[in-house]
Amino acid sequence: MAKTGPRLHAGGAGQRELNAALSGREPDHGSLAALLRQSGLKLTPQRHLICQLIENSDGHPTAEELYESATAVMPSMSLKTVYTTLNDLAALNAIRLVNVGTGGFRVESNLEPHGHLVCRMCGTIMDIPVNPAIEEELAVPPEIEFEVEQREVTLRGLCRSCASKQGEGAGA
Amino acid sequence: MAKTGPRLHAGGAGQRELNAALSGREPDHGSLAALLRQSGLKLTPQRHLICQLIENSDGHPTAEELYESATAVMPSMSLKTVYTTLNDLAALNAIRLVNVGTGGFRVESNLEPHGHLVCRMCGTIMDIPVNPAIEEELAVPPEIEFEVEQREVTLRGLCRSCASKQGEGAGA
DNA sequence: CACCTAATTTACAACGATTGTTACTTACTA
DNA sequence: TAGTAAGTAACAATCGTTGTAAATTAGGTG
Repeated sequence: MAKTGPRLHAGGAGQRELNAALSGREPDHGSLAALLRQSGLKLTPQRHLICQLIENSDGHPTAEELYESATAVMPSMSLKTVYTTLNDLAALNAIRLVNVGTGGFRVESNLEPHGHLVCRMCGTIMDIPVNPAIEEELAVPPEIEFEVEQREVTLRGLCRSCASKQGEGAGA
Repeated sequence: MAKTGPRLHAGGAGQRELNAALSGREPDHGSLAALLRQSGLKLTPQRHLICQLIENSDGHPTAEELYESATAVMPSMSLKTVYTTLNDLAALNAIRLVNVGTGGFRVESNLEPHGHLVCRMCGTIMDIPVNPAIEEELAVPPEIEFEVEQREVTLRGLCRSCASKQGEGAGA
């Protein structure tokens, strides 16, 4: 699942490739890139690309997945930069980094309250709606004195394709 | 939090120390140790000790914590054995290994349905009751076709002592 | 537009948590 | 009591992530 090959790129040649890949470079307001800049961080091509990849990703990419997509466009991108940018975005509350126990966190760009379906075979995450009434029910017994900041609902099991794969496997 | 020092014990001298530490060695039925044996696995002194440590632990120990407790009594214990035993127990559904995103999983010996409070500073886990009615509400939209095996409710935030520590820190 | 400076990126090493490997040891059985 | 399959210990390796330090660059300034 994780590529561990050599990461030896000649440094310093990222700008050109990026411009070729990105038509316009103005950070639309409300975008992750715009958020980065507004918060005083420099909007480097690397960060801009990572923000775009997150916004265009359908699901919940891992750092490694983003890194692979990024290097396709900007071969000089380093994995460390991906991590740093993700942590920066998370610190700004622009994304969340969720750890669903599948090894490595995943980027969560949907900040609306919702739950997660996690496939224990392929690690895929899907968002599911959670009845707001439930959220309220999830209260802490008063004697515990715990400051709740975040509520998580996670359902684990098998996604459709993994369930069918497993069915086949058992049959054969 | 994790001890990384040398782990160079002379091997093969575990039996004696164990007998000194454990008064009786009959695995009470229903205990983790009994479960292990019933399932055809050998009940070694190492496994027996780990089972006891789990049963006597108040909370949700990490593998590392169990290892430290174990070596206090049986210095030859290896961390690998702790991991192996935990995985064996989990495979038997005698315990659950929960990953709450604090780095490393924790042992969960309470198999009744319940939720978790996780302190983001110290990593402490506390069990909380979850209204069974809520569990039922946590349904998957029918179009998704997902086989749910497990439901998790996790509330994250600060435990009392970390909240007060943080309050002091901000004030000073 | 050239320059300055602090922020950022990069390569690489290191870390924590966990697992693979292999030779030695031991629990159970005949 | 011996035989054998299973388990253990030591150690290296893996995965995901972060620390370090040197080189590069974004964005403001004259």
